Amino acid sequence: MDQKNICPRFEKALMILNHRWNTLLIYQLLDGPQRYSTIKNQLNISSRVLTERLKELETEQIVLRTVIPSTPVFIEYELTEKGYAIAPVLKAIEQWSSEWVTIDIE
Amino acid sequence: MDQKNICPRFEKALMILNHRWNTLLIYQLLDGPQRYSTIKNQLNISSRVLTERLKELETEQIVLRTVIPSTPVFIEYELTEKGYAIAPVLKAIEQWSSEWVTIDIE
DNA sequence: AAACTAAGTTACGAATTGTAAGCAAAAAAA
DNA sequence: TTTTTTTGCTTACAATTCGTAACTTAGTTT
Repeated sequence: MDQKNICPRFEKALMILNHRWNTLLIYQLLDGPQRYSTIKNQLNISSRVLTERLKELETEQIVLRTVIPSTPVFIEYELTEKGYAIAPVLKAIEQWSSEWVTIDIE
Repeated sequence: MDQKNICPRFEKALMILNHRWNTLLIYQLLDGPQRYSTIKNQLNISSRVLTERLKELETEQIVLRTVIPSTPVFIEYELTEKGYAIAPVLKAIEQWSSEWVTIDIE
């Protein structure tokens, strides 16, 4: 009858990281600061969703959006310290996938 | 112009792990074998989705479903070796969340 | 016999995604 | 100097996925 007693921080972490595209986005940004169009071209994501996710990660303080006032002006997205701190999670997934995940090609 | 060159195994791992409920389900099963109703009561998941996800994790060989022929018969779900190997990922998320994730209570 | 539990399934409305097109500002090409 | 392209988005809408609730079948306790 009793519900979960899972740590709310952990739950929130899962909410963020499991939201579609988010981990892949963070993974992509581990390579360093990138512009919107670069990210969009690298991943196979639509602009609608990309914008949405970047905003979400921005409000979660995982990603920082900066307007670079050069000519021409451009927008740069980069991980914050909090964002870079997710790297071990990605490493663990990489490790697991290389050891256990098989891709079924015919 | 060029697309991603991300390792397909890693991508598949993300597909599985980022699918809603999956990591929480695996986390729950780290406590050991459990029956359907136990899982359902612990997490706040609907039976429709729970069944769906358990089937998915079963086909991915992360979860094993066993019919225990007792009286009454009951069904047990448990992690496979591949499933238990995901533990470090969960640990990394726990670590990150405890260090960086804040919950905003008013 | 009546009510309950386990392990699902089904139907359906609500929320989330993907697709495609559009847009303003600036820059590069013709 | 017009035309086209690029950037960083937004909007409209269709397709997919999710959650809710009710139902099922078989065994079970009252």
